[in-house]
Amino acid sequence: MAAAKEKKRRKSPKRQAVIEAATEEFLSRGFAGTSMDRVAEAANVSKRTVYDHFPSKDALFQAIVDEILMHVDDMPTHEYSREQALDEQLLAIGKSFADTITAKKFMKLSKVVIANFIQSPEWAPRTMNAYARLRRDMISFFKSGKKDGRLQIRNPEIAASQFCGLIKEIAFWPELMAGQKPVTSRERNAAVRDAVAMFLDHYATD
Amino acid sequence: MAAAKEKKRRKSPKRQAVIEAATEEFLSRGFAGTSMDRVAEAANVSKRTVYDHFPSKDALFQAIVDEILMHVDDMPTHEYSREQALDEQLLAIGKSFADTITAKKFMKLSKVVIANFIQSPEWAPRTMNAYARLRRDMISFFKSGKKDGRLQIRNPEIAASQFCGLIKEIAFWPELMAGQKPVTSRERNAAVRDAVAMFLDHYATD
DNA sequence: CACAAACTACACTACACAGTGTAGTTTTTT
DNA sequence: AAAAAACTACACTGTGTAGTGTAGTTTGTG
Repeated sequence: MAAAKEKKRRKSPKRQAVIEAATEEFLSRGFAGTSMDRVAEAANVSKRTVYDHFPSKDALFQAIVDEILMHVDDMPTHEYSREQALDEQLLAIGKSFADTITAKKFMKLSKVVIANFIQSPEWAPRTMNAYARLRRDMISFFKSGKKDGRLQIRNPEIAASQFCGLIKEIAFWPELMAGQKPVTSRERNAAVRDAVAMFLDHYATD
Repeated sequence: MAAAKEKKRRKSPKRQAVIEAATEEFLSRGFAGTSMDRVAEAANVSKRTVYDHFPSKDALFQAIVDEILMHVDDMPTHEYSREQALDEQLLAIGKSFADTITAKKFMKLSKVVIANFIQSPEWAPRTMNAYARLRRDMISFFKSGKKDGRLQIRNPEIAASQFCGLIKEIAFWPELMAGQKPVTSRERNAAVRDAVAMFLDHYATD
């Protein structure tokens, strides 16, 4: 629960090794399925060293989740443009969104994180936060489009949910659930195009 | 994995107690978080009795998952009608779908099952099967509407995904993830109405 | 070099849990 | 009443795992 104070160690070449090994383990075996002994072994490090850097399994897990969620910020931002065609803009947004959520790491992370929400709701907030970041751009885009009179949207947040839902149901959940079929980029792009078409049919003023 | 032969016991009043207790435990604590000792205790039954009825924890879990998934079949069926308005029909379908997936038991089950997909993909198939059942009606409805010329749908399966996605993103996932806010029936119905409106805007020939 | 931080090896505690074995008791069926 | 089935109490095995304690070794730095 606590995080207390970060133990700043002058230098610690093994720290990175631990993080990498733990990431691999957590993402492929889940939280419960990962043992600290195995992490240590995979990192070529003594178990004690693992605990010198991370006070507990929970802390290690958190550190890794946080690290991966940072990458969510790498998603390109999209500002609303008065000039460019709506469908082009929305297509770009949708593609960025789809690419981000279907990235291998994000996908695996989602599995682990989702699985652990159930038992440990303490972890939900900060993670949900990162997930919310994925929609921020979208929502403000819809707001702008609404103000600009090109979109007839009552509730931008709901609109964002709808847009995301259209994409995720096809490009995200099937892969996350079944685990097997990695949705091809062709299918993914088609899903985005369909979503844009449907969305604008409904919300665009024309 | 195995299921071997069902041990048919003449009468076993305690069997039901075990199932009920185990359901409660599994659905609130997850698979890993549930211990057979606690199940026995909660059922007011000796641990041995639990094992007399179910050879393993896995088997017990499976039995319970199967039992709950049976209820999916309780969802009312909707046949396409040439006469009735499309939006009315689709609204009914959407409502049934939304009600089914947001039912307390189904929701809790989904959490547990989804969490366990990750570590144990063996369990995926039969469960995915039940989930697929939820869309069957929808897909055949779209096919009928297409044949009847009232719906301009290229791919009924994708259309079903879209329709489901529109609803789930608002009425299902937020509750499943955050765990906190139980989506109100008002919000749920609104989500269905919005989905129908958007869907028909795009696919209805008019 | 000398000092401290980083690290190792390894033994060890403590616990939780799946599953079994058994001897004996209650309940149901015939 | 007698046999069979259902059930209990409880001890017990085995295993996996989080986390600690310690004594000693390596490595970077002033």
